[in-house]
Amino acid sequence: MTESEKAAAEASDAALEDFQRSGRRPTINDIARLSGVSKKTVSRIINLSPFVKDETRERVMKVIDALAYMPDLQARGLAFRRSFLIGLIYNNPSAQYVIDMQQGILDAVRGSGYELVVHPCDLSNPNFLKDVRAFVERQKLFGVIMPPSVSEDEALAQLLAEIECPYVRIASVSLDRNEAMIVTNDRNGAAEAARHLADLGHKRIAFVSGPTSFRSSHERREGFAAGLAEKGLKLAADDVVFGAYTFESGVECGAALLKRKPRPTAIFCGNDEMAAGVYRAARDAGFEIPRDLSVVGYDDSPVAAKVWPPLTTVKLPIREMGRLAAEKLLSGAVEGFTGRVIDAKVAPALVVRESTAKPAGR
Amino acid sequence: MTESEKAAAEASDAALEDFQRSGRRPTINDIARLSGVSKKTVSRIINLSPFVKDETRERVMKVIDALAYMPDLQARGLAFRRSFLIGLIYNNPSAQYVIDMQQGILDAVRGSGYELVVHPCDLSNPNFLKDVRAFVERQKLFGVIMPPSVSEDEALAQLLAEIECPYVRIASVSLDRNEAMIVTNDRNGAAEAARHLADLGHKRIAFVSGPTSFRSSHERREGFAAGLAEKGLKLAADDVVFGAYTFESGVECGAALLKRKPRPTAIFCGNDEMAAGVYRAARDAGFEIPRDLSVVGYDDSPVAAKVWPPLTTVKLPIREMGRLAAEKLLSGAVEGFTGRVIDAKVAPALVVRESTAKPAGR
DNA sequence: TCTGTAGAGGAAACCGGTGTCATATTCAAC
DNA sequence: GTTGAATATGACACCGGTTTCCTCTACAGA
Repeated sequence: MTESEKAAAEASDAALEDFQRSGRRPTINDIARLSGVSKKTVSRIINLSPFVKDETRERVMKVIDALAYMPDLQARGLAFRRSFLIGLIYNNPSAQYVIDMQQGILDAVRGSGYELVVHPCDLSNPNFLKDVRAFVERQKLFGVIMPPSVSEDEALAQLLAEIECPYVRIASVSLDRNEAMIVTNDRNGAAEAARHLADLGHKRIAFVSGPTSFRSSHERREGFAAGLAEKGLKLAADDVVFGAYTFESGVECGAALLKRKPRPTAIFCGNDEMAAGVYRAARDAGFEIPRDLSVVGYDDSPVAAKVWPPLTTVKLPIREMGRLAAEKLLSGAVEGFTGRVIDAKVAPALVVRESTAKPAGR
Repeated sequence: MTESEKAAAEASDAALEDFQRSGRRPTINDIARLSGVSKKTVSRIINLSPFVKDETRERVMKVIDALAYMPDLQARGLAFRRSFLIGLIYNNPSAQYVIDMQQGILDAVRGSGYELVVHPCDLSNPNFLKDVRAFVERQKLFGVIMPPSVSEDEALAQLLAEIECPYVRIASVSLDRNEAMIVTNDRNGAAEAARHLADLGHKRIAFVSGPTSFRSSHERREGFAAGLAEKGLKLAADDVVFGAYTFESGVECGAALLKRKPRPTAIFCGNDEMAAGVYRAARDAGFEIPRDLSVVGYDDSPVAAKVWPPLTTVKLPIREMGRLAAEKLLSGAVEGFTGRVIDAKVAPALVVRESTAKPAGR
């Protein structure tokens, strides 16, 4: 190092300390000035351009670290014409589902500088599409993630494609369009529940379906019927009643089913909320679970372990699905709409607890 | 209207239609050009400056409406040195609590152009403060809302004040500093529960407290003790056990209390989760609710209505609190840290269901 | 008629980054 | 010692708004 270089280095160190004392948040210009390069070079370093000499990069990085420099996201976003925000558009009535999904997305996003903006919505609102469009366009979202049942809204998917907003849909069935999607095999989950009940010896088994507007309702029903068929049983149309994925609707459906003669000895519910409702109906009608009635739920939501007896249910890896969806989005693979993702990790699994037993009289 | 004015109007109409056909998203420059003013005037209109002639405003607004112009939030944010995002920093283990709070905040924010960014966190993580700081500074958050128990972290509050990020704390007790806060009177809620049990005739009453790290635990305990005192009863230190606001801890605490001789005839729990746990413990020990044991919870979470028998509990207007917090933030009153908000609307209320009855033998 | 003043509006710089394109440096090959 | 490509860097315009400062107009009062 020559004398003049040494002097320059000392001078810049002094300038750096001066700046630190000022307490101001550094901008790219400060970094450039203090490390003796142009701001374009700093920009290159931030954006991991390979066209920067290692020596230069080190010198600049030292200043960046010393000042804990963080690029301004708004300025960056303005230039890039997009933000660093991921939107979660949801209408799922289960709090636990949404929280798990949020958590999963944040697992994937942690440390990347991206953040999660939540947007509950109501598909039946006539302004729904306009509302979502305004949300996405105003915030120039990097991408959106949609769990069921918004994920099943084709008009929304089309809108997002039109305004070129990358999206990942989370669904229980692979939809038609060739796009990014996280799929759980609800058919298999429901079939497993069916086999479990059939193996216990149940013959008269009913199904409390979710609303027909959810694809998952059809998937679970068909999977359940297929599972029963394997065991030589049949799910008659008559044995299916429709609820709304809510506790109250579960009470009603359960009460209706238990009044029938002969009554079913086992009930499979489209989700745990409705299963809890069936518990209530059974108790009101004087039946004891599982002695008089076996019940199986779906989701493995926290309520499943809290009711008595603990509910046998099908566990859905919701957090994992959220994580995968966000990873897919961040990987950028979505931008080209390059095909769907059907990851083996997101397979549902039966969790046997104490709400199922052999039917009485066996 | 003179001939030349008419001609000019026609020309501008034509230009406007041309633009509409282009399909581009309009910028402030487009609006200015098409309405024949400078972009500064458009900016004045966006920001509701009074120094614009009504006639000019109307002319510009017509163009804005025709083109469905939305100002770019990043550009605006860049100039304003802040974003239009509200952060929700939470660590509450109850999914329903968080979802309700989100919903309440979004109720208040709807239509304002602001959005909600969620940020779960872990107070026990040593990087917690650094993490939150990066979150707030990177996104230049407009403000943050903190429900318990993050709201009770003084170090965090101090950090936010230091980096001049407006915040609203939601807490069960009015804290020391003179700042924006939404307070529920947990003391009153717990006292009401106490009076309810005392009026039924219970004498030996136990309290399952939440962790001591939550202020609400102390508030609820003290309020409960005060309510009992009104009725001439005393809450002995011995009658208080400590859980973790979780179902499992409720099971343990319940089991421990029910083994005592004489055992309590009623148990008040710091939240519904733990009450559900006490249900489980009671069942395991062969006691029937409410015949052998009365139970009261706190929060009125969805699980309260789903367990059997439906749980008597204290309802907390969580969504309402979220709404108030966001309104407070948006009103800007927070910026000057102008005193706390103790709104009468957020008073807890006892919801009597079927888990409480007169003690046996009366 | 000549101010003085307040309302209305515009020009240019700025917020903090990026893109484009031109230029400077390095190093292998002739 | 050139030459030429590949690498490395910088100047400057630009993203879409806001702020500062200045001009212009209209109108009340002298």
